[in-house]
Amino acid sequence: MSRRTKPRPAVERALACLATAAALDLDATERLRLLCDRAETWTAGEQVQPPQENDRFRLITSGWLYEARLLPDGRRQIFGYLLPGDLIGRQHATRATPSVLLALTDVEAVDLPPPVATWTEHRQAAMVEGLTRALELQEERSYDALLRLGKFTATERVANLLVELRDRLIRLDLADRESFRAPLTQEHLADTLGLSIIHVNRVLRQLRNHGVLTFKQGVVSLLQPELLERIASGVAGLAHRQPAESDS
Amino acid sequence: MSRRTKPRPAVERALACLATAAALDLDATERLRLLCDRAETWTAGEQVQPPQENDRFRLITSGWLYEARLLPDGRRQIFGYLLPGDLIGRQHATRATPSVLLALTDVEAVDLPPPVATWTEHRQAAMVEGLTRALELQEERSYDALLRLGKFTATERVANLLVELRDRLIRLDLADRESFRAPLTQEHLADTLGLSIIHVNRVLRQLRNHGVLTFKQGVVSLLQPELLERIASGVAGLAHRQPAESDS
DNA sequence: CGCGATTTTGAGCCATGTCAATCGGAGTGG
DNA sequence: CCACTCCGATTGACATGGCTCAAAATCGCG
Repeated sequence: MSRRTKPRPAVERALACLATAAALDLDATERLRLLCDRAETWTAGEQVQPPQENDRFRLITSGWLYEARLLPDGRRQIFGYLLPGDLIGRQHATRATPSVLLALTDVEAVDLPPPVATWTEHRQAAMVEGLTRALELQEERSYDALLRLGKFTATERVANLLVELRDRLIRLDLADRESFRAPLTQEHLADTLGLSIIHVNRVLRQLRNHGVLTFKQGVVSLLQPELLERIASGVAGLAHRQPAESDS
Repeated sequence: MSRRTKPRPAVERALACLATAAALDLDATERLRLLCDRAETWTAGEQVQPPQENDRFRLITSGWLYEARLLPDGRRQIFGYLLPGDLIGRQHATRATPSVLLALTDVEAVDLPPPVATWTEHRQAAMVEGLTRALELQEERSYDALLRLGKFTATERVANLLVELRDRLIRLDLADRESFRAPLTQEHLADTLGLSIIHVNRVLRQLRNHGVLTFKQGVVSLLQPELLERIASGVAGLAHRQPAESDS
């Protein structure tokens, strides 16, 4: 997906994405365009590198990746997913036990020039503010994930993750309220949600049998978005098999 | 604890703590001292406020607090604990669903002056670097927490949290390898680790019966620190009741 | 058409949660 | 110094959500 046609479009998309996340005005966006380097690309399955130089940020312009820690025994914990408009900073490299970034699809990104210091001098306060805001959003998502793992049941976790992804994709114009594409397997969901693959499958079956959603080959369809959203925030459950014939 | 004797000592302690976390050199520490405002205090149980102005950081100089989100039904998820040397920034205030900071003991903090921009002009690169590093450490801890909740068993989670706290306290000279004080109840552990209070109690009993540690009225004693550390990283379990009489 | 990856199902078990008491220590008032 | 009270720690009995093991069934793809 998202074959680059020319170098330009990538930058345009990047800016649009970041502007969405960070609420940049047109002026700031224009200045940022001038600062953008060439785009880099990775193919699905590859490990995506953090920016070479300190103090640079890599802005994702297309594709999906996930951030995870790989355990010695082969298991992995997925911390979250990065979509267009998200930033990769040096924090992904300087940790004691660094996490790994893996491309789920082909991925394209551009490097933003050494930011805060330089930009401040240039009075580009709006951009600093915008970037900061985007990074804060990313940090907030890890708190959402902690709440999900700490307090939610399996069904709520699945619903919560799918709703989070849907909402982020909607902001990027890559989804509507009832459906979206996600290059994820049930194993990815399991490794994200602290569940076994098999149990993820059971949960999806239940949701399907209750007519709440379907998840087939990367296409998620929310048949009852309203109900799913309430499940996702922990205020509703699945009625005990009223609707359909049986759960099996 | 930690009654302030005069305003000065708080600042001195603050700097020592931050220097520990951020590896500041003496010169940077000296400059930072000049920038410090008066200390503020909160009493145990109070809610600690983020810094009033944007772009300021509040540096904790003594006491414990925790960061949590409170759910409408009265439950709470504790995201982590803040100790001397940790920073409270505006990210704690600007979130869509902000988390709450609650003092577990009396707490003292100082405000650092508007940082990055100002300091950069003043060529205080070391301090910017130090602060950035300290914030990265705090972010890394939330990834550790995600791994803990996503992949560890109840026993491993308890061990992991206690070892994390011990190691942080050691760096502050508030603990040694075998014991430390923590103003926590079993309910705090439960709300941090995504477990029920009752199960936390069971786990602590097991660890006690196996002679690994004791946890009484806020005093944690690690009787077998080496074993606990291995449990904490998920590479060892508790032998099935070899040592003592019984688990009950 | 066959192969590897993914999804699906079933059976059985164990970790962890819930409910319901009891117990213990610290502070408080008499 | 004792009776009360409250909060936290403990315990037991029991229910269940989620895991493991094992095996089909399906799907994408060469």
